[in-house]
Amino acid sequence: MRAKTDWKNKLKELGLSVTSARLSILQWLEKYHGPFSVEELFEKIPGTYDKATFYRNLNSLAEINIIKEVQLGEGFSRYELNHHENHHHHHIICRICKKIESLEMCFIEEFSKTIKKLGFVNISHQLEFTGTCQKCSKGI
Amino acid sequence: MRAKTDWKNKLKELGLSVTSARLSILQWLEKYHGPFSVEELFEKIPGTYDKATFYRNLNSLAEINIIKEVQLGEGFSRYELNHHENHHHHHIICRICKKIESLEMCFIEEFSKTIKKLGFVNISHQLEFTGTCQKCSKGI
DNA sequence: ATATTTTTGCAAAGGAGTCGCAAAAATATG
DNA sequence: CATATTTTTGCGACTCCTTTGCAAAAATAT
Repeated sequence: MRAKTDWKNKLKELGLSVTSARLSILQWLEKYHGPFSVEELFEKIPGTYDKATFYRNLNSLAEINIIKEVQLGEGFSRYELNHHENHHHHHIICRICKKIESLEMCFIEEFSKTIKKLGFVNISHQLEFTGTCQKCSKGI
Repeated sequence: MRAKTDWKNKLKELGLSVTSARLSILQWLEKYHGPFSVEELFEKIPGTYDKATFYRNLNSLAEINIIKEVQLGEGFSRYELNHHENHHHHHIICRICKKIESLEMCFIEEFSKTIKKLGFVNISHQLEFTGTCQKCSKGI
């Protein structure tokens, strides 16, 4: 967890060119605990001079699943490192102050306990799936 | 289900003025099965001439919980009638063709069965909560 | 070392959604 | 029902987040 990942090789493995902008993003995300808005990341991550490029890099990294886009209904996307199986989690955002907390588990019933412990009330959830439908999976 | 709801009274009860634009939206949504994009609704619902007003009405109706905003990561919001307890459901969208299906149930384990029956593969889900945090609920 | 592919920076544009304001419609009041 | 007050409408302009086109620069392949 504290050990630094070899992002350089990870990028190569996954077929993306290694650039300092991408390494900066990944190293920064490894240090801090998200999810973060693009605004926040752009401001804080050194070595990124252009926002269009920044967006392009976030998209590329999300495409190869190295980072994860998180949408909390705020009108913009957030990103965080994609901690796979071992660290699958969700979030809860306060509808008033917008404070975000991570929920380090994945089943609904257990969620409600954890959320109550956190002191949240009046909880609603949005659970949506993405998949490849029958027709589309045949076409590939 | 087929019976027409008395939207006029519903709006009054909930403290919103009764306007023909709002009635049109509600009557139309009662007839068709969503969730629909604003674009789609604006085009198809008669008696709505201005998009800004249309957005304002969708927001007002969503605020009083008579309709429900649904976000499927498409970059825009969808809306549908809010069928409460008795008809709580979620959706699955194909990441390729964007076809949307409704899932008429609410627990994750049961979901996976239903989704597989629908023929979707490579399923991922986004489950996010909204609530009022401790600090904010005290402040009210 | 050179050719090819990918990424960058810049400026401009796109799309979804919002805002201010005066006119119009709806609701409340006498 | 007539008038006063509140809410909604229509219009245009605008904001915010994100994407695109293009030529220069950097990275990778040969």
